[in-house]
Amino acid sequence: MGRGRVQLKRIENKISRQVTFSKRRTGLLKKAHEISVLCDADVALIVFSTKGKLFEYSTHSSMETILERYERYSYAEKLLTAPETETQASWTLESSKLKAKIEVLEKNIRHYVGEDLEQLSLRELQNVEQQLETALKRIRTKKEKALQERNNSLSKKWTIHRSSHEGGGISSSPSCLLFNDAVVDDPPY
Amino acid sequence: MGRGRVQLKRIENKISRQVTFSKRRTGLLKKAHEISVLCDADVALIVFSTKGKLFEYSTHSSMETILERYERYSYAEKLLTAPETETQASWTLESSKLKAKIEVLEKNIRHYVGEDLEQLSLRELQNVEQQLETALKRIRTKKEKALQERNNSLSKKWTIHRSSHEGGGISSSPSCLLFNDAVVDDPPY
DNA sequence: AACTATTTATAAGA
DNA sequence: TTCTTATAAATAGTT
Repeated sequence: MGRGRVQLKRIENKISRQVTFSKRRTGLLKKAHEISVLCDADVALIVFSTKGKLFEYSTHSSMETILERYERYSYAEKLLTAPETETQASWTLESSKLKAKIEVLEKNIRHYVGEDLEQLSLRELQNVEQQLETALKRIRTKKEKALQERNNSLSKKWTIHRSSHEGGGISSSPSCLLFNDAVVDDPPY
Repeated sequence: MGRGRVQLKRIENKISRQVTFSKRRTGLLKKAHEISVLCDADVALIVFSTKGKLFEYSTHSSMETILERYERYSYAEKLLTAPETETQASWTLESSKLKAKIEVLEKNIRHYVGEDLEQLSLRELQNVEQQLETALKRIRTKKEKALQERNNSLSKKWTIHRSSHEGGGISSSPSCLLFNDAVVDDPPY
């Protein structure tokens, strides 16, 4: 797009190479911005000149965000195409792996507390439901046992206390102190 | 560069947005390649479509190389003053933090599915119980809605089918096809 | 996926 | 670098 056609090869003249670089760089950054706005895409563009000067463009979601996303994405792809690459686990790779895992775990937790349900299919909903039912049963069993234990120890205490005051009389069951539920002050979760 | 001028704002029509994305993406990648060859520049271009699909271009010196170079460049000040060991230490630290987070998340998940309950106090048990009850309610609401939608579409289908066979008679409600639970083939969880 | 009227980018020159 | 301008290239709207 100019007064002459251009061969796709390195421009040997240093001056015109610089001039062309300056012009095309501007155009490239502009187009990167345009596609990101027009098409709602996430774009990251990094350009190093021959001399090593950096020029960059990135969508509003910041360069770091996009690069992390890229790492995550390409890690997933590598796993699919070449499981062996795991041996060259660089720190970047390991970091991406850990972050990806965290993402999955957090998503699961959201499902277990009944959030983000829109993305689940009917079948998945049913499975989560079943899992929660099982969990609830176990929790309740455990809770009852814990309550029993607490009541027992309270009962013992009460008995000892009465005994020391009344000198060894027959101790009646302290049913007035028994309860099967408790007030919660502050949640640990 | 087309039959009409274009406003620099998100294209609302989904179809034309996709078409424009496809066209401009091609152009952008081409220009990225051209500047890298013509001007001997190092270029890395990352594009995520709205749907999250990745497109990328990088000079022969590979994406990872350029991204590393970028990281080095943009954190040049830190890296110049920080000895290598310190860098490694910070990575180790970050890794530890991520791993610690994963541990916590995994523990939480075990609790939500009713495992490892021994370590929980009575109060914690009660909190988990309450959370699970809430989650279960939400899940069931969502599930009922999903079932309703499915039954509605089935009912519609059935009605149309019957009509075409019986020549426009009054179609009764196909209650025999309605159900409020479904068989699960294979669990995604 | 092709076509084509236009707009846009840019090579060369100043 | 910046501007100008002729021309190549990209692409918006259409088929």
